[in-house]
Amino acid sequence: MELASKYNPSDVEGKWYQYWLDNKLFSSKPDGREPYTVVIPPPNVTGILHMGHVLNNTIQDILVRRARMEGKNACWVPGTDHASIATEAKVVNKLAEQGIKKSDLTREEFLKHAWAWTEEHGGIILKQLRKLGASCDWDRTAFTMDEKRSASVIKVFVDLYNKGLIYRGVRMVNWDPKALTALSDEEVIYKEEHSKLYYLRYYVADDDLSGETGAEGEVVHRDAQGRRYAVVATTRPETIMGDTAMCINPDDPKNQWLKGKKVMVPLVNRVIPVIQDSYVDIEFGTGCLKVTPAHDVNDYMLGEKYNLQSIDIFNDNGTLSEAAGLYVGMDRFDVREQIEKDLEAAGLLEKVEAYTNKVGFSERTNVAIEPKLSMQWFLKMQHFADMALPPVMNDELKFYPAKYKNTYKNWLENIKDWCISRQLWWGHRIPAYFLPEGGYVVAENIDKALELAKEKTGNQNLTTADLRQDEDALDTWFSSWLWPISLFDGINNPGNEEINYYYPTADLVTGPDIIFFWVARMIMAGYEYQGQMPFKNVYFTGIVRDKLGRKMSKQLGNSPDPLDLIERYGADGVRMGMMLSAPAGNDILFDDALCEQGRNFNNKIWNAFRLVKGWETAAIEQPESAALATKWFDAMLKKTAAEVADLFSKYRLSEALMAVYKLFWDEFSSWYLEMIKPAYGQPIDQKTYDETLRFFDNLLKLLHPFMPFITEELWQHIYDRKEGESIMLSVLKLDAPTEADEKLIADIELVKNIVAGVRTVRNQKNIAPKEALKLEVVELNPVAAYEPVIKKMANLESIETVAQKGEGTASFLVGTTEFAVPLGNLIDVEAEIAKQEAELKYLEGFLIGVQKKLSNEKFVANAPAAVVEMERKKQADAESKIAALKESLAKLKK
RNA sequence: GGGCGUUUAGCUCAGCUGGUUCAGAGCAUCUGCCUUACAAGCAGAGGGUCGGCGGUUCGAAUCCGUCAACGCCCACCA
Repeated sequence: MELASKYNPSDVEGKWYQYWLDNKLFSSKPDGREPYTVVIPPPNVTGILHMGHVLNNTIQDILVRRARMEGKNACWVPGTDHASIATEAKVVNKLAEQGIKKSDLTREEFLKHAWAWTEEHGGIILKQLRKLGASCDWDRTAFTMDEKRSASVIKVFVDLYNKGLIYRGVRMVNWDPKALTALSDEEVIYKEEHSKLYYLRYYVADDDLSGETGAEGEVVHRDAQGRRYAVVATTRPETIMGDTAMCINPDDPKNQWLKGKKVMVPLVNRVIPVIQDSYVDIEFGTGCLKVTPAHDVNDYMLGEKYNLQSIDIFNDNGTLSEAAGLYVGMDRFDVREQIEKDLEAAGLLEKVEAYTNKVGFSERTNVAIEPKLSMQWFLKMQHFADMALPPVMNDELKFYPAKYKNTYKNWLENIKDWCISRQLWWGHRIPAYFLPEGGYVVAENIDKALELAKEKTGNQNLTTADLRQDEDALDTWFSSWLWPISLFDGINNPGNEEINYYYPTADLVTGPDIIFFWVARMIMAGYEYQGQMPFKNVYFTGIVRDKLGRKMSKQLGNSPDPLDLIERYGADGVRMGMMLSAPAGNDILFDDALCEQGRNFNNKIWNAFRLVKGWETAAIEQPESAALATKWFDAMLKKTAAEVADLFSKYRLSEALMAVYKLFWDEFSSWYLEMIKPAYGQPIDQKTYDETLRFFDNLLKLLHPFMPFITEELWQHIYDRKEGESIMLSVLKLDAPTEADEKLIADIELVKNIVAGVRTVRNQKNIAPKEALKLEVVELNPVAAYEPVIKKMANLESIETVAQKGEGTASFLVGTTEFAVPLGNLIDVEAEIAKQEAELKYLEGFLIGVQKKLSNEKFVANAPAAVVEMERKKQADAESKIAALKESLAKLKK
């Protein structure tokens, strides 16, 4: 077989993926084997693949493929998320481009557009995952809004309502004026903003100009006419039209004079009372706070407490409403600019200061959140928090890395009720039905709702036409939190075979940014509906950043297109590039160069294969060097496989990959293959050849979870395989290394050092590798048994044991043994002396350190015997080396 | 304002319960090689007071305290 000298991924990747699909190798059905289940964090249905997905899904695929090769029944369930806000926003934008306004459409018409959009763009991302090699059971592909998942969501809503855990009420919520919906607290991101602090004059109403002069410590402002006023500091002057009180701290000496007064809202001239509450920080600003119950969470609480009027001055889209009286129809931020000018002109603006504060933004639309009073649905969370906290804290359910337990705990211990309604159409419509005479019923469908309605009202003449379903949809996460259950239909069909077999799932791989949104809530739903955890382990990945540590973003243009990378480096190369830099929980600084390293590794594997498959076998005896080499590599393979297994159990995947990488490149290619390589054009003995193929086969298996394509390609070529066979289904099983194996490995390490010593001599003296050399060993070669290997690897014509090394030699130490290469007139005496003197100096320094330790009585008395013994040995070794070096130097200097 | 985490070679990171020449790996760098598997390669080499200070100990990258820098999460100061 003629193979190109460079591996070309595009030749094989498509072919093998199709082969896997054709042979249904990803599919899973419950059977007698141990299940290994992973549910994909469903990407947005209309999204496209980005680097975060590459990281996340590569990790999942590695875990799934590894489990499959361990003989488990691996099931990776794919799917997409309807992502209500994001998708609805995209559809609204698209319609806008066509000149269609959402408000001009009926709900049904809009949903038709949304489904069309979903069908057009939906699932692209799943196709892209195939390019990456993801071994999902595609027949199971689900959607959070498909029939089964939707039914699950509605059923759960009704159930929780009937349990008294869902309630409806007017609350201050986070309002997104762009998406026109309420958001949960978790969907609000606070950012530092450079803004301004405005100091406004609130004149005292009906003030008699004479007034009191003010007691000690009071701060009384007067204008030129002598009128008294209070100064209020605010960052939001545009909300003054909604002011219904001013508040001072009753203990604030500055503002005692304001007690019991009434003041006038600037520009509006509405008279509002001065109230007193210790909530107000005396130190902040002037100690006077304007109270706008409709537009600030704290003010809302004050309003509740003091029974203040609430004036909502905003429309849902963030423009000013009729209730504001001024600036009606203008956008809130335009009003802020305008009102500053108007206040200034009216002499009501004392001053403006630069100020940095935190402003909440919508996670999805990135517009500033407006606190707004509205009627919403809420889920009581305390019940869920109580169930979900213990299993994580006592490690029944493990987090990797464990530090996220703290984050989790903190959230659960300060849990707030979850606002689950969204003023959107794209989503699961809330199954609440309003009755003509007020009140509502909650039911899975309108027929059941009608029954309940008749029962509730006693009116048997009601028809479905009399019922009006709530317009709102549910928060997307209200479906996501059921994902590990609903994928196996465990809500609609409790106790079915699949849910019993696949649940709880094994590992969840996701980002720490959705620990509250998703992970915590899945745990809650798991205990509520299955009575047990949804997954045994959670592996939190980091965020993929560019090599400078910046987040990847469209604006920066620093986010590579994964498909483009796959084209350039191959899917295996990209997967490896990603994994090489992905320690669990740390952010990933991604660099194309890492994919290059991956690609290079593919090429290395490819070429090693070319070498091995190029050999002809013959009935010749196995050379001793080859016999030793195969024994050694067998040990090495076992040892590394054990290490890799250990690393997998700790989710240290990049380290596992690195271990296999080094095994293949350094041990197998650089050492083993060179040890057994026949001379050019010569055949290889059958025994060595067979062993080598076996090693290669096992190496491919170890590599397969990381780089599925090239390993399948070569695995298929290495032996004749039957149709339908795959490395995917092959079982990786190697014995644990024995003590003899460990000894062998340690001995070969010495051999390598000797070979490296000779090579260094060659390098320094510019002696070609082709030129055979002699090697002298002073006194006793500690690894005499491996001389055939040493000879071959260092290209030596002889190894001779001598009492003293000859003249004109370049020497080096391995352990305590001195080796020398006779060089005749090539030797550079001066250089040799310099080298040995440097070594001597180092050893003498080292010896002093050891001696100091040993002469310390406390050390000898307190340290364990083994440690002391080790120090003694070090001392003896150093002394003998020093003696040898001194002798050698004396000779050279003669 | 609280909590958590990080700081080890030019870069990205290992280093578990203190003790084997423990100061490591990969990449990058430097030197020499187109040696018929691979220049996407081969063979060598250099490079760090383990963030600072103090303590515990016979012994500290490792344990304790403290300071500093950076990062993340949470929190209603206008």
